[in-house]
Parts: sequence; C-alpha cells; structure tokens
Amino acid sequence: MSVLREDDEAAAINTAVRLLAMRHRARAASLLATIGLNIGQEVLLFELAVRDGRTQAQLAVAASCEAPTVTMAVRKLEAAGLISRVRSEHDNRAVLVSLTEAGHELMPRLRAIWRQLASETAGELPQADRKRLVKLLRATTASLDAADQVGAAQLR
Amino acid sequence: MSVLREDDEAAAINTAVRLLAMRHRARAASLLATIGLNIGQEVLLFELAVRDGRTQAQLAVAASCEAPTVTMAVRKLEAAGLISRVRSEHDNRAVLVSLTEAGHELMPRLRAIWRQLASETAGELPQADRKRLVKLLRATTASLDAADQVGAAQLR
DNA sequence: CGCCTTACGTTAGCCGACTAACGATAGCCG
DNA sequence: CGGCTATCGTTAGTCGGCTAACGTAAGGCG
Repeated sequence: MSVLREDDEAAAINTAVRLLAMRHRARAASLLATIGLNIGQEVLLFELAVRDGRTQAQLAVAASCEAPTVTMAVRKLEAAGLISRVRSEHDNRAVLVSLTEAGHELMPRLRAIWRQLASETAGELPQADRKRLVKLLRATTASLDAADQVGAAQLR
Repeated sequence: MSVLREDDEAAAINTAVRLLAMRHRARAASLLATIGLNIGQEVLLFELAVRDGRTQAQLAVAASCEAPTVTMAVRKLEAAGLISRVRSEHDNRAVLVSLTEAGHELMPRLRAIWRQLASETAGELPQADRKRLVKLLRATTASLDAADQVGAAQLR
C-alpha cells in the first residue's frame, strides 16, 4: 500500500472517521440510556437474539471485542436481569449465555432505538448513498484489519 | 427524519460505524505509540501546529472534546516537553498553549503517521471513492449533530 | 498415564472520554 | 461601585475498552 502524499487528505480522512466515531457513540449511549442500557451491552443482546446459549468467548469474537470486556458487560446484563449464565455441561470452563424473558421482551425497543440511530446517522441520505456508505465503511475496516495484521507480524 | 424501516439496514449501518471506529482508533493508538504519543494528544498537536498560543477552551472546541479531556492531554504533553503553558496576560483564568521546539520537531513524524493511517484506512480505494467516503462521513456526522441537538432540546 | 499446551473466564490496572461540581476570575449591568 | 452571571480550568468520579497475568479445565501426545 502506498502512503498518501497529501497531509490534507490524510487529515480529512482521519478526522472525519474520528468525529463520526465520537458522535455515533455518544448518540448511541444517549439513546440506549432511555431503556436502561449502557453502550456495549446492545451488541451482546443483538448477538444473543440471533443465537442463544453461546459462550462468552464466542460472544467476544462475534462482538469484535476482548474477553474482559465481555466479562464486565455480561455481569451487568445479568444484574439487570436481561441474560442468564449457566456453566456448560460439556466444558466446565465455559459459560453459556442466554436471553431471559425480560431480555427477549426488551429486544423490540432495542431494535427501535437501533433504527432510530441509523436514521439519525444516514436517514437523510438517498438510499443509494446509504448502501455506498456501508460498503465504504466495511472496505476501510477490512483494510485496517489487514494493515494491523501486517503491523503485528512485524513485531515477531 | 423518518425512521428506517429495516432492522437489517439499521444494524448494517450501526455496526459498520462501530467497527470502523474501533479499528481506526486502535490502529491510530498503535502507530502513535511508536513516537511516544497517546491517542487524543495528536489532535491537540495538529491544532497547535495550525495556530499556536490558543487557550485550552479554544482547543477543546477545535478538537471537539470537553475541557477535562484537554486538561489531562495538555498536562501529559507538557510533561513530555512537547508543549508549554503560560497564563494569559489579559485573562488570568486562561492558559495559552504553544508547541515547544521539541513539539515542532515532532510534527513531521506525526504527519507521516497520519498519512500512514489514512493510507491503511482508505489507500486501497480509488481516489473518487476516497472523496465520496469523506463526504459521506461528514454528512453523517452533521446529521447526528443535528439529531443530538433536537434530542437535547427535548429535555428542556 | 502424565505432562504440556491450549482455551475459558476473571482479576487488576491502565487510558481516554464523559458529567458534575468547584474555585477563581471577568465582565456586565443595575 | 457592587453584585450577578458567565467563563476558564481543575478535580472527582464513572464508564467502556484494552493488555497482562492468573487459576482452572480440556485435550493432545509422548
């Protein structure tokens, strides 16, 4: 990959990403607070809604975060009564996480908030631009992943 | 603004933003560490390189963050010898922040890292897509800003 | 069988960002 | 002039994310 030659374009890209990241996260936190959730917890709930009874390690992969982050989020979700944790019968190390009844009942409101947030983010854009946006976001994320792997490999 | 009707599209948008935010921040932190900087500090250095001798309050606005965040970042940059802080002559409350010699000397390496990060983010994209990306990022950020102001106003 | 490696989850500790609350100063205005 | 309000910067405390290190359990393999 060639390095961009222009400082201006680099700054434009980096600051645009940073600002969107901050605003999107802040707005998500604000909306999630209305149903008593902290940011970060919603990802796990969505994952569990897709497939219940997964281990925390599987959730960490699915949510693209680290194990300790899942530990804390899961603990608070359990305290809130939204999920349950049971030791796996086949692997005494693993914990299987599932939505409780209350967790399931919260999902419609959570989905509404997620639609609201997406609308506030990209609702003004024509539908073609929304598709382009998602495509570009995914392409850049993948590109950063690749660069990070190279960077990590160089340390070995 | 109308709420998106599709859960899938909402999830696609929100998770794409979240993942790019995480990867971009993580990669930035990793690259900045190579010149002894922590993430968040680079924004202030870039701002000071544009215009020196600004107050912390002005820097907070320019960097789109809050005053306490600037307090901490500035303290560490001063400890690292990259900036200096002097009380304003005209306003005894305000502190004027400037790059030191060492700070100025660090800028070329910082700019190189910023170009590198931008390249890893969007370097694979054709130039037209890079422009589109920045445009879409800015549009979504502005859209979230507007939504947040409405949301905040409703609390009054 | 017993060891060694790998995997799971937790703990401890760090960092950046935020809000709330505070002291100190400036500046407006009656 | 004197007081009220707004502003500047700091402190205290919270939260989510990370890494490093740990105990425990599983599993491969000599």
